[in-house]
Amino acid sequence: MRAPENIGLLLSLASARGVASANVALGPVELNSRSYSLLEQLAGTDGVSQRELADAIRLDPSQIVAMIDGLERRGLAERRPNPADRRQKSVVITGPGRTLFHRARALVESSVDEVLAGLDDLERETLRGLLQRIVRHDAARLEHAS
Amino acid sequence: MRAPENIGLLLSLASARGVASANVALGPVELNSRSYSLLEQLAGTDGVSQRELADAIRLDPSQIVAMIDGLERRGLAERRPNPADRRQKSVVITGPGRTLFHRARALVESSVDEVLAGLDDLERETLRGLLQRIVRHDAARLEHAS
DNA sequence: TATTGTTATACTCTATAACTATA
DNA sequence: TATAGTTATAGAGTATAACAATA
Repeated sequence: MRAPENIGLLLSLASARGVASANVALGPVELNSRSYSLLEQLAGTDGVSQRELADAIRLDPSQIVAMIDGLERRGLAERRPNPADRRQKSVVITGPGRTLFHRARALVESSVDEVLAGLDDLERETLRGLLQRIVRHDAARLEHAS
Repeated sequence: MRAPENIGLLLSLASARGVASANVALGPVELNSRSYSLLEQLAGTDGVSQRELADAIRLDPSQIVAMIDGLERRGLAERRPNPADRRQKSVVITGPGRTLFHRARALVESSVDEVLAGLDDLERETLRGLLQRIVRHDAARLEHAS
């Protein structure tokens, strides 16, 4: 059977392939594509609220709780009180967390390389740009809705 | 927060957005993005085995069973014996199934239109082409593995 | 009154193994 | 011995609602 025309199905299939490949690649560091994305967010800031993390990777705040619990149990991240707003907790990546993240990033990069094996660098950038615009457009829509 | 660079995460987010939007749009015809894709496959052939359907939309054969059960219960598709190989069943779309499919397709098309609102026609074709190459490349990989 | 983090719960998805009938 | 369809089941992922502390 040929590749489908249905762009929604194509997105699902490509995404599922990416997630599955990343999950396999991340086995050695005991992360999956989701906890990797979370760690990546943490590595990019010095202290974020769980609400911000939830928005960034589009996950329910209640699911973030369990994921941070997992990272904290492994010493990869920490919850710190936020004096400016005592409702919030500032989640920060630890030294070991950062070390693991760098290892994980290399694993993910080679998994992405497998998934996108048929595309050259320019095409990868084009794909990234188009997807970013879809995601940004969606973020704006949600913003507008609230 | 900016749109992520991580192309795997971008694929997940865009795909999730597409699925969610399609599921809402398909509410009136009581389908979801998956059963729609299945019906679309059926509409494109006159009789397919469940195994072929499973390969086409990359779902486990055991999950296809339940989905065909659902379509059959609603009179949208039928299982017919395949005299050439009595292990197989030939799944065919019915008249009412085809009618519903056309209605569903219009709903999905406008949902895709919302998700891709930021992209012009040429960009949509580019995106489709890139995704097809990822999916095709993956299919070839699986073929080779077996 | 609204928001952050939390807990609990139920529901959908997904993966896996085992079984039958056919090949 | 292998394949198509089926059933059952367990696990992961997801969505939702309610609650305490704080704004």
